[in-house]
Amino acid sequence: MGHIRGVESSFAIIAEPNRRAILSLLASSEQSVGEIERQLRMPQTSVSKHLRVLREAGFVESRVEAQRRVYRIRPEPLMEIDAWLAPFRRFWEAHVDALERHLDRMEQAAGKGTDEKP
Amino acid sequence: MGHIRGVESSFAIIAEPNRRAILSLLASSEQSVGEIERQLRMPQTSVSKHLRVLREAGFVESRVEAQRRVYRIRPEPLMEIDAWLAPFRRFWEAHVDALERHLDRMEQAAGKGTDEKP
DNA sequence: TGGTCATATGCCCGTCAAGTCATATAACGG
DNA sequence: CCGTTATATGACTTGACGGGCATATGACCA
Repeated sequence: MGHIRGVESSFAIIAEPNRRAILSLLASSEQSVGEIERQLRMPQTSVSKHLRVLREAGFVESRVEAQRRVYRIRPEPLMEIDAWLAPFRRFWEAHVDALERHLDRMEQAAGKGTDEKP
Repeated sequence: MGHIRGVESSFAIIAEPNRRAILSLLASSEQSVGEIERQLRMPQTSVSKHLRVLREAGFVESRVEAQRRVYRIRPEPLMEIDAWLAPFRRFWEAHVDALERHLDRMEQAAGKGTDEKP
């Protein structure tokens, strides 16, 4: 069915690993396109395209500094995601160390499915 | 480039709106497939497939109750996402009401792009 | 002004995931 | 046993998105 043009949910935006990498970079400090390009070792056109998506979704904004464009985080969409998570927090928020155990198991867990067998 | 089969990140999993809807349903209480089907008004095969994806990604687990399968939340993947958000929290966590203002603006903001014009 | 640096854009193509429909599996009630 | 209910699976189609490449735009400098 037809849908609103380009208005992807914030969740779809951060589904892309390279975009998450860019956001994580910008989390520490603002960066120009070239700096991102070098630190993440990805082609410039790719960086620019992802930045465009991020910008149109409100995750980042840019400041023009001479020939460079310096990008920085805008918090709103991330806040939305944070807000969506709220109803689920009651599921952990007691036993805190469960995450660590989980992350440990993920290390080599490229393996099989999860539940009971059909 | 070749990638590990089916090991989508937790972010990719919740990028799907129907899957988020299912998770939100399960956040309040566990539900059978049929109950999800009816409440979300989506075809059963679709529900089952999404549940499979969610199960293999560790978001849910199922309990067999007669002919029904009752699904419930597993917190770990959501905790991962919550953890990923941590470095960004410093961007809001002071002015709390910014989210509300943002969400308000989104109401009719099916509109244009964001930043400066080329 | 011409050249180079920095960034953005347009096009094409392969991939992959979601929807649909049909069907399989399996447990229940009679 | 049979039919019905509940859920899962498979095949197929379609559309969207990301990568790559070429190229456009625009600011700096000599």
